[in-house]
Amino acid sequence: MLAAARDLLTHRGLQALTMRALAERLDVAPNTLYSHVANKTALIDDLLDEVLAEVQAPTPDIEDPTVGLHQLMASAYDVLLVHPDLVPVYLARQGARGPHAQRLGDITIALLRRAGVVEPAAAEALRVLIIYTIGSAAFASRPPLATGTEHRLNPDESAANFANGLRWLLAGIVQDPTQVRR
Amino acid sequence: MLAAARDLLTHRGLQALTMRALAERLDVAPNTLYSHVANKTALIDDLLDEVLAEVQAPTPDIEDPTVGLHQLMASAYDVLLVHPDLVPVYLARQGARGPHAQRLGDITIALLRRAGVVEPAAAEALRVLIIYTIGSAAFASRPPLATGTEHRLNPDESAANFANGLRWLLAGIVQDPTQVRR
DNA sequence: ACCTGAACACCGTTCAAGT
DNA sequence: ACCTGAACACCGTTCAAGT
Repeated sequence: MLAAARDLLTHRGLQALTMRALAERLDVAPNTLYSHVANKTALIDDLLDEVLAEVQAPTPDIEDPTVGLHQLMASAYDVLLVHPDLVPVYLARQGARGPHAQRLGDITIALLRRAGVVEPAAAEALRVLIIYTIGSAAFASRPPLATGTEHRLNPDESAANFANGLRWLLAGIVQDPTQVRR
Repeated sequence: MLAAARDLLTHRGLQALTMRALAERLDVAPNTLYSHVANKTALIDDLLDEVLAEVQAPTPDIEDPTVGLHQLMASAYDVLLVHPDLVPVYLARQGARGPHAQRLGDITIALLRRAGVVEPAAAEALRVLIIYTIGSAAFASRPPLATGTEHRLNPDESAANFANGLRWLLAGIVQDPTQVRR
């Protein structure tokens, strides 16, 4: 069912991901879905976390933890853009909450600690990094409706802009003078 | 009509802002609205820009431009949270595009220049700041559906987290060694 | 446990027509 | 220019019932 939902999303977009269309794809009556999932929101939440399974985590003992943080966020950015339609939904739902999201959070905290960022700053930095990464992906995905002559960035420009901001952000986090250094 | 839409949004939320409800509030048939606006998306876009009118810009000759940037983004954050439901829509629409959004962008670029950030980095920094500010507001607004035992931040914690990240980001932007300094 | 027909209470939008 | 009745083509979800 989740696979079918993902398939529908990939090939026909978020607006085509309706309970009725999903039921049709599974050769089942629309209301049958409610025997397997509480409602559409719960289905979407499952989908959000599942997508994050593909994020590549750096090896935990990477030499430079700041580089590791950059790689991790960059991989998350790439994975988010595999389903561009879903990105604004991450924002609306304020991230994912499943096991995959949990795992990425743990890795990030560990890397931050190695970079000299200790609690409570690490939790704050994690939240900031998540917000920035999902937000960047939202701005990189194509808009729901093109209106007028927008000067939009192409995917490469968006990715470069994301990397630049990430560099700024990580520099600010790691170099914060109020921070205890290792 | 825009005022009625805003009223509906404030008192009954985004999901209650339907063309039919708006028509009823204006004592008019639903299809009458289409004599005044192309479709619902166009109406929402007008609404997004109108909200930004209330963002407080610092005086252009503020002593420390970094402080001015912080104040400007903090005011935008506050204004965005006046209509929490609308914030994910800003992300989905990738910001606003009207005259008010334009004005805030111009002011930001001017402050960045005074802080020693010149083109093309200024345009990149502007985009990063917009993404971070709207993203933070999206994470601060209450979720569409509460699921399970979330450990959410309260509004004050969210605002503090936003300010912290903004500080990190501005520090990274202004102190970037690849940047030409004034 | 899993599935169904039928219905409820909605949506955004279009069309032809009226003033 | 502004408004309307009526309809079209959909939604998510619930209910009672069937296997």
